[in-house]
Amino acid sequence: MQNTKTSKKPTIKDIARILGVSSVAVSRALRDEKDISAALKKEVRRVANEVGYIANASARNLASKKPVQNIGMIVPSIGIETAYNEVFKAISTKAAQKGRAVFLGVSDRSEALERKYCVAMCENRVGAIIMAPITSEIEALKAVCRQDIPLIFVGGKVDNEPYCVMLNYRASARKAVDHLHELGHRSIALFLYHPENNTIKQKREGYISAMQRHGLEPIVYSHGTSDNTYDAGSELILQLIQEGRLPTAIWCASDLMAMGVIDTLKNEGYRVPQDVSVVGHDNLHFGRFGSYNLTTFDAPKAEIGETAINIALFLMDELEAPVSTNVQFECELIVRGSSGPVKL
Amino acid sequence: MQNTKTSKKPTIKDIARILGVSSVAVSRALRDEKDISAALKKEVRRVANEVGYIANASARNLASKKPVQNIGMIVPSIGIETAYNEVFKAISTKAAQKGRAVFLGVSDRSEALERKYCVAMCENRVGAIIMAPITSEIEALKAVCRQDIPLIFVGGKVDNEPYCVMLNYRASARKAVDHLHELGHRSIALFLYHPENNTIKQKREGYISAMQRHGLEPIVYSHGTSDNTYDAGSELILQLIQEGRLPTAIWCASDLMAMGVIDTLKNEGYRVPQDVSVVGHDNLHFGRFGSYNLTTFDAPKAEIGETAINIALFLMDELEAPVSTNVQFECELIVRGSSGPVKL
DNA sequence: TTGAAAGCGATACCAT
DNA sequence: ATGGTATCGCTTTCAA
Repeated sequence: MQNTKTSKKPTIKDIARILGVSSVAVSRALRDEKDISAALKKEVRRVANEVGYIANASARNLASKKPVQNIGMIVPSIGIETAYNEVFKAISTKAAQKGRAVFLGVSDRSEALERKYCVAMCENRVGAIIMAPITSEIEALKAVCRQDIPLIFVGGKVDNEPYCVMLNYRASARKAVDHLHELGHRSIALFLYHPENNTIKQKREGYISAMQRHGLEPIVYSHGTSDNTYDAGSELILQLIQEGRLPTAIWCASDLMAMGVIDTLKNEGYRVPQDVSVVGHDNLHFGRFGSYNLTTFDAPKAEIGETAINIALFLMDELEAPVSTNVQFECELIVRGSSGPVKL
Repeated sequence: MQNTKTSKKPTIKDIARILGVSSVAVSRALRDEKDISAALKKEVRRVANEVGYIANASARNLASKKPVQNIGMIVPSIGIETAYNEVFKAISTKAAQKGRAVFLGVSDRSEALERKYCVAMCENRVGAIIMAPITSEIEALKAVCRQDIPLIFVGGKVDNEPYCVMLNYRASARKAVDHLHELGHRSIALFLYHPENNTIKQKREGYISAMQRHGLEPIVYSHGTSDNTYDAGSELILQLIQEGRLPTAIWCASDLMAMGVIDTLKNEGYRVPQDVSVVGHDNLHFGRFGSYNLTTFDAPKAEIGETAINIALFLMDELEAPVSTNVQFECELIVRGSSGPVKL
């Protein structure tokens, strides 16, 4: 076996030499341009295959006016507390169909890392970066990308940029309150966590306005942080139990928070939903399992990914049809067993 | 705002022109080579910053004998049934520290996609591909990469290649059986799923040999498929209940399978672990939650990722210290509440 | 310490 | 239908 570090991949010149034609002809034949004879195309493809030719994207990138650009994605996490793995999958699949690859950067909520990823992807001249930023402070990132590399925002932290794919959390709030109100609940609390970002803000505002519409008193609690909302929910509900201020229904800003609430309620001898109804948000895979059977909201993750990459492809002139570049999806209420009629 | 599609990023020539020096000097200054005066370096950095210079990786890649190569990773899934998100995070973080970016491809268990990702990454001349292949059939992938781009295997499907980072599932099997035996169990079943790959094979073999060592009769069931082991476990345990052949302890090949088993046992009126002890494998985040409290095995995901990227960096001459290129980790038994003494 | 020229692998443009 | 040559942005090599 050859030494890994010295062997080189064959180039179009190698193919040209073997066939006794110019490298230009080979280049065109490989791209299947129409002013090359079918015979030559066939020969070129045969030799390319024989010698194991793999195009050099760097060279193509440099030389071509319209290179096949790759795509970047930067997320704060791909753990279970987010849904970005599903979004990424949709993006990666569609990109592969178009012969493009996707850089993924997981910033782990470090702004320094987020910026590093952004720089590395810009150096690699991606055609667009799909980004779920950590904070709403994106000036530094925009400075790196300048006007050259478009940023497509997902995840809701940023909504006033040219390219955004968002979720309408106000609509979720309205649906959650309406659902619980219909079940007879009048004491409906909202459980939030810190930090207070755009998505949290929307949930709060939507909840308050829905409660007021029903003539009910809003009850909002905020506890813990976004990196561990399970414990946040668990601690918060324990506190309310101890203070004897248990509502009959709770809408939690995340499924994990709802799970923390449910586990703790059960530990303390309460039944869900007979004593307390609990509704989550995100439709995590585990929420459907027997122990939780969680009523929640499903975000159209695949659609979000598809929409984001369609915008990216559109910006790279790959997609013909014009595309809406500032999109909002609503989440769908999934009614399961953790919410039920109020106890009389 | 300028039109996205016409604006261009500044090049070293632009910086050179502004400063009245050659582009060579700028190139060297930016790379902090030692034969450039401190004064010029400072000036170059200032101007580079002012004009928003971002290096062009393609050009560097083409020109340089030792380019800063990116890294590729290809996995069958990054959903909750695997741990590749954690492995990826470790890889992505370390890569960023070295100024490299990571391509991620999610094949969704499609061999066609897997191959497409491999080609795209090779075209982009990554320095190495870290791969958790779908099957053990990797000839086509090796043909694409040739001798030029090393493949580093993770995930256990492939173990006879130069670069592998693996888990010792035989050791897990031994520890699981020993743990349950110590609790007094003599009727210990193994729950597997299809298809029968290397990892499953190791679990089976390790289990059988551990049972025989204790003088016990192996009881192996195999049901369902790897893409939904929750249902596989659920269906399998239901069948045993109906047939009245319930063992006192079960080791499941995955946590999801164990959760399916536990949920179904509880639904059918059995208690865990009082009636049946259940042990999983993988230490999924959700296993620790109240409803499951699952005894399981923790794979050193971050270590696996770090080892894989260290091999990659080593192959790219980035790491000085020689590195072991065929590594096996053992999983650690995490004893929680789903396993307990046998019922007398 | 700095610069001129060649070249990396491919494409664009203009000839033939 | 095919080829020659310049070029993309940067590094390397050699010369000054």
